[in-house]
Amino acid sequence: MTGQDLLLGERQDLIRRRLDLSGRVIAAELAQELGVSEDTIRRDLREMAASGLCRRVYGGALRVSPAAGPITERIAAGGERKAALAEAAAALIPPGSAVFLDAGSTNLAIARALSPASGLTVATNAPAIAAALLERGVATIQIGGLIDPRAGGAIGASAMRDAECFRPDVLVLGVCGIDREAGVTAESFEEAEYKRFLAAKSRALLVAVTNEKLSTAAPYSVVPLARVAHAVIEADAEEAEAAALAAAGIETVRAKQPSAHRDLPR
Amino acid sequence: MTGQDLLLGERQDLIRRRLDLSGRVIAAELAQELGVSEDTIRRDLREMAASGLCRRVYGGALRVSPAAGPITERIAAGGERKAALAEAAAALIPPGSAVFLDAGSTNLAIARALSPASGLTVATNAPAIAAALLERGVATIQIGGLIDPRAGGAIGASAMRDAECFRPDVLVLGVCGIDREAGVTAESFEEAEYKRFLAAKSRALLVAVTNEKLSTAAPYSVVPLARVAHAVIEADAEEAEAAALAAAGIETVRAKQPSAHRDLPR
DNA sequence: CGCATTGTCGCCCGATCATGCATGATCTGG
DNA sequence: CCAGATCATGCATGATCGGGCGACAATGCG
Repeated sequence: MTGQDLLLGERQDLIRRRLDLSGRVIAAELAQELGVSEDTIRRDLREMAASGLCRRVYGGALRVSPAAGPITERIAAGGERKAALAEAAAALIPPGSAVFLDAGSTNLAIARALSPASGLTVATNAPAIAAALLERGVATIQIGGLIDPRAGGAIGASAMRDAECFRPDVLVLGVCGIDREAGVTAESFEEAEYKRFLAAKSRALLVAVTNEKLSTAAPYSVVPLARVAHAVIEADAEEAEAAALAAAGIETVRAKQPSAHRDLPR
Repeated sequence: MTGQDLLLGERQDLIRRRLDLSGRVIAAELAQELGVSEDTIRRDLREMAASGLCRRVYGGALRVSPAAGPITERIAAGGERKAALAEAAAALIPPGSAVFLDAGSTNLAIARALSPASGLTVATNAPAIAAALLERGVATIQIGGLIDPRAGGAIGASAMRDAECFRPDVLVLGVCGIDREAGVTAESFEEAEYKRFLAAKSRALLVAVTNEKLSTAAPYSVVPLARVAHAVIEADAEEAEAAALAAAGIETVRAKQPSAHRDLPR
């Protein structure tokens, strides 16, 4: 039906997009839809699986990251380190300001570190963050829209419309990677677009970055480094990385060593 | 019945998520819910146990580390009673429908009882519910706006604007009280207005009501009883109350006894 | 211009896999 | 110790898989 010819690469791109979108593809369906034989699809899938772009299963393929939003997992991982990072980041936010907390597990930690006494108004597109803020008694504005399970928040057109009338003093950007050349980067096109949109409306940008995200670039650029005002990095981040950030004009702060006492209030 | 076909790997992912969430799964339940034979589930469980992903027991399987688990959180959040109520309510929602889950602790329990296999699209104005849905892998639309801390969700003008274009098949209304005369009632004016707005756009209304809300009226009326299609009440709700609901033309369903829920051996 | 090479793709076939059912063993609660 | 539920195993069946083969087009080379 839809059977126009696709260049070889296009087909795989399309499969990949389809995978990102729904988390699963079925070989037979793809074959019919793209007007090629099932064998060809299987070859594509095999190849993609070999390069780690998908997980092959009987009948089709799944997204690499376990079906559920990876968000859930990321929350569990690296609790203490992120808590330390979050505390340092929270301290950088001036009391009384209007803040946008982007989706992301690190930002969730920041939400948990915010104090209701600081008189903040916080907007977020991530339900987990909104729930945490609410629990802590922080004034919360929720950004609506269809939720992207990978990002763990709303990032579509309607989310932008919702966020339009909010001009935060501080935007706490969730980052997938930060790199001298590429700047702040994101995993998906839509996500990057959304972040860019937010950044354009914000007075100052703050990022909290775990070690593994330093000097790594995800596929899509959001903003150049120069646009970032503050960065929080881990206590044991490499000095060279810190210097690179500072050289770009970013005020860089190290978190405290997490090994210490302190548990976050439950 | 409930679900569409799942790719082989997806089923195991789903079981794993279910395990993480509640700490235990029951073979027979999974089989019915996922629309496969019990043998298949047992094979999955056996396989997962072999790779150390779960612990096999008679009747089902348990999480490997019985120590930590949101099971405690679940009990704290609503107790067994609400879980039973929620299960009955979830069973009333036709697979594939578009649902609006209003804010409220009972509705949060319902969110936790929804199966991702049922192909639902769920909108909600409560961040806690959105987060729970996301965790369970259900397609989620978040309604934005300023969050009212008492209601636990967005209920202002912008929330209405956000919800405007969504016309749910089923609206699961959070109720503060339900009474023959006053109908469904809410605690605050704004909340009532928001619920009324939602009700006007929905095909069918469903409410899940704990005992203490039966025959009590909060200050503000939302909709008359006649507008409610289904009501779920607790197993031990008074018969007179049930009769009153039924007399108003509401299809009334009793939840199962929470204690009657079979326990797995340790 | 002709010819060889390369790569994509469709088709076919034996192998493999997932699943449901039947059977007999095993477990559990009373 | 019994009745009923649950389990492991083997088998049948249908779908899917992977590799091999040949067709066909694009490209490179003489």
